[in-house]
Amino acid sequence: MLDLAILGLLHDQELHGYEIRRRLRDELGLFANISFGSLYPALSRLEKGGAVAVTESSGTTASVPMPLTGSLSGERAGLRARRAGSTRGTKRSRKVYRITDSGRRLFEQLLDADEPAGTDDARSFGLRLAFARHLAPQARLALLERRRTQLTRRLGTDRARAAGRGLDDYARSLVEHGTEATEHDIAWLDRLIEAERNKQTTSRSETRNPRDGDAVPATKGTN
Amino acid sequence: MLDLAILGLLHDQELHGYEIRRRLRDELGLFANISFGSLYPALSRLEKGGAVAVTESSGTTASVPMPLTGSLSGERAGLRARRAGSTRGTKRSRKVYRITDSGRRLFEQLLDADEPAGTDDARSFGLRLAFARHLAPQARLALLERRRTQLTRRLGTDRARAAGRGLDDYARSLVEHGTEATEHDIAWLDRLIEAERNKQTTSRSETRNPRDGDAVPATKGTN
DNA sequence: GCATTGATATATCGACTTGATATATCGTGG
DNA sequence: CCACGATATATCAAGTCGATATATCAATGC
Repeated sequence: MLDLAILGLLHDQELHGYEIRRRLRDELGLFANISFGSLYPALSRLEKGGAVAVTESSGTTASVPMPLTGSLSGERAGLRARRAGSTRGTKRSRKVYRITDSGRRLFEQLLDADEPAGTDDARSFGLRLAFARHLAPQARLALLERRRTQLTRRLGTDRARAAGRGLDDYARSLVEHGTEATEHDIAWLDRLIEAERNKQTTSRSETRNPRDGDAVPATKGTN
Repeated sequence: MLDLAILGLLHDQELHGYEIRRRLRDELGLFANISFGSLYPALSRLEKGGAVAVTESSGTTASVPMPLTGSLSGERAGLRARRAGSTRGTKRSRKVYRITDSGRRLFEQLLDADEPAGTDDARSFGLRLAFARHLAPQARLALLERRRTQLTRRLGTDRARAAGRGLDDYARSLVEHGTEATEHDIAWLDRLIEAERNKQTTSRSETRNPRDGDAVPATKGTN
């Protein structure tokens, strides 16, 4: 799941690990406090799998004594614009990651796949919605409707739970509040679905198929 | 965190592992699909630490009525289960766990402790609220207010995120919906806090520490 | 000057959770 | 009878988390 988030961020621009973490925290909001113990292994995994590649890193893994020349103009704004300067270590050795073509394919595949069903619902859905602009319109709609089904099912179990005896005031209040939150979520989803349907019918006359990827019944593993 | 949930369930009655899982899923709602790979090691851990003890394996003929026989998972189905009630076979060897005095102390300690701050907010708080009846009144109030502070802080970062540019419609809708959900949570908490204060002042006229300043916000003003 | 703190940046470790799977017992239905 | 599903405990590989180690550099402070 973290892989999807990383690939999504790298989809737009290349970044180094620390910056990826910052964006996950400050911009996406999901993965509020993603650990380095998750992030760096995930990057290694993706690199080994060919989904991302290291663009530049001043000073490799070996402890090469960095010359560390003065370079007094240590500006931070310029370090993205300039990129060819190999021997000028600003900061510390950074590994800047770039997504590959293979990585883009993996991204779309992960984004379009069914949720693993067991994992944390809200996070998984929120992450996919955050990158929904990369989905084909009908896949976007399918994502929203899948989520709606999920929430509706949960509403049933929530209400069964609320009806159950043996809950004191605190537990009951908790369950009831959870039920309300789910209802609120469903109403929100209905608005999104409505907007999405309108967008599709107005923007295009009929049944356009923007990507020819085609939806096979998905009996593939999706692990 | 799972330890707290287990101890909380065992606080009221002794249970075996499978049944603990069922209650976590069906009654508490939190830990929707807790894995056996988490549960059984957690029980072993607690047993090794002396917080719980095994009462009986391959249970029989104890004063305790058999917790299951009924096969609750299906429907009510009492009409069908009544038939099998005569010769009661003991399923498979079960390890029935009982909480110890040391475990009760650990439970209260875990319940009263500050949230680990990094862990999943909502779950940790929800779990504590579900067992809030075991807390002293002022500790209960402290729990609620701690949670309120947490959510208020999050509301700030959520709004900063919403104000940030660079979000497309989907991401913005996600962030805004999250903000609304947080506001909803805070309003709910305010009701709980209010009710808790009333309960304490009516039941006891002294010993109350008036936290000046923050009155009830009463900001119902729809955006 | 120059030492301490704090931000940036990558990496690893132990403990824990998860999803899958293995094993075993029992009741039900074809 | 035997397959299947529910009950029940247990283990494993993979992934995540929180803590910590290491390193560079900009400010702050005395």
